Amino acid sequence: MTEAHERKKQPEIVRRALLDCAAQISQEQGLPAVTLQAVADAAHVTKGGLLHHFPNKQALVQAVFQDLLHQLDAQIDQLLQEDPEAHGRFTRAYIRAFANADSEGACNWNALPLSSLTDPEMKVMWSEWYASRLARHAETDAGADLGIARYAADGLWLAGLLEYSAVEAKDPDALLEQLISMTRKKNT
Amino acid sequence: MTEAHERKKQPEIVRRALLDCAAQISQEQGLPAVTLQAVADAAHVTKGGLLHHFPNKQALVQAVFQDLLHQLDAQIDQLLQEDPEAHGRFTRAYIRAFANADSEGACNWNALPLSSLTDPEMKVMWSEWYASRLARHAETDAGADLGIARYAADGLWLAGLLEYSAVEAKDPDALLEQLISMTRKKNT
DNA sequence: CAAAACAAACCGACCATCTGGTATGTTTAT
DNA sequence: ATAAACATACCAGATGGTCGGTTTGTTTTG
Repeated sequence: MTEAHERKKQPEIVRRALLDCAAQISQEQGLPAVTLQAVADAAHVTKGGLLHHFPNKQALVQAVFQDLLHQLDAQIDQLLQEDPEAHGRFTRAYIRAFANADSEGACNWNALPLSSLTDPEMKVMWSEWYASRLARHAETDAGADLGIARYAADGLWLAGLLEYSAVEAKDPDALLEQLISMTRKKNT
Repeated sequence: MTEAHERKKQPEIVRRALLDCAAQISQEQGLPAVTLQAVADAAHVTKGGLLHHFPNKQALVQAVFQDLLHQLDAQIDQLLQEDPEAHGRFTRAYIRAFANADSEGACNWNALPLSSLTDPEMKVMWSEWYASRLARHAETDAGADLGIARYAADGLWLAGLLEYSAVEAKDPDALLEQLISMTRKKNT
């Protein structure tokens, strides 16, 4: 119980553990399950310890969200580097990032944003991220077609959350490829 | 305070009021704000009265969700009738139904499903609805292209919830039309 | 047809639990 | 020694839910 108390003090590690545990709980049991007690328990810290790192619950949740945004940023930047084609580069990275959300490596980006759409501050955080990112890639990803492709990626990710195995989801890879192909240059 | 008590007993009306108020609160303030007290107050009934109609909170929320599903069903059926073209008919109705979610007439379908994705029982309800609907329109709406179009509609609806005014959202009608055009028969 | 009997609709008070948060103490590192 | 990193104890409020009672409507009975 008092592990963190007797352990060598490693505040950054504890902070990370709190962030990760909160994200995991939110992902597995939904945002309402993210209580101070539950997070503290999962991170082997007391509620008081948790509140030492984050002044209140809102700060914790927002930190988790921002953390996920950073992970998403990093993943997208990496995908951008691996993509030789200019046109629609960001959109492809965006699609792939959300398609990989389930699998390993990627940020466990799942349940949080959904439940947190309720929170107006998170809305702002997300829309600002999206807007800034879109502005940065305006030259390569401005078309309406690409916008639709990104919307479809959102919908696909949402479907994954809902676990409704639609008929067309029998072969998710093929669907993903088709989405990617939508981002290639059109022969107008 | 004791309006419902002294009023002529009209259980169906009260039940409807409870459903509507719960939906409205969820839409305007998020699912966490849907407390028994808040819903009861909004419907001018006491908590005891509310719990007479719905044995517990879960029953209430699920009833609201199911009610919204029925509204969605009705709206889609109507859109189906107005559409002369067979191929992709359901997908078009689906797209239009979600695009109209904000405006009048349609079911105020917004905040609930989002927050309720947490709840596994609602996941089931939604995926069953979607699967049954998809099975019913298998002949006209089975293509992968149509699936992508529906995903994009989901993403678009989600974007509307998030209020992130993406660059391409300057002209939502044009975007909607482009989505609709994706559902037309391809000239392979 | 009236009165009694019954059931449904609804209220008001109450309770156990949990929540976020505070205040204060104790240990560890510098 | 001073401050950071925790733990412990505690609280005020809210929440979901129960329970007994009261009012209203419907059915049965004489």
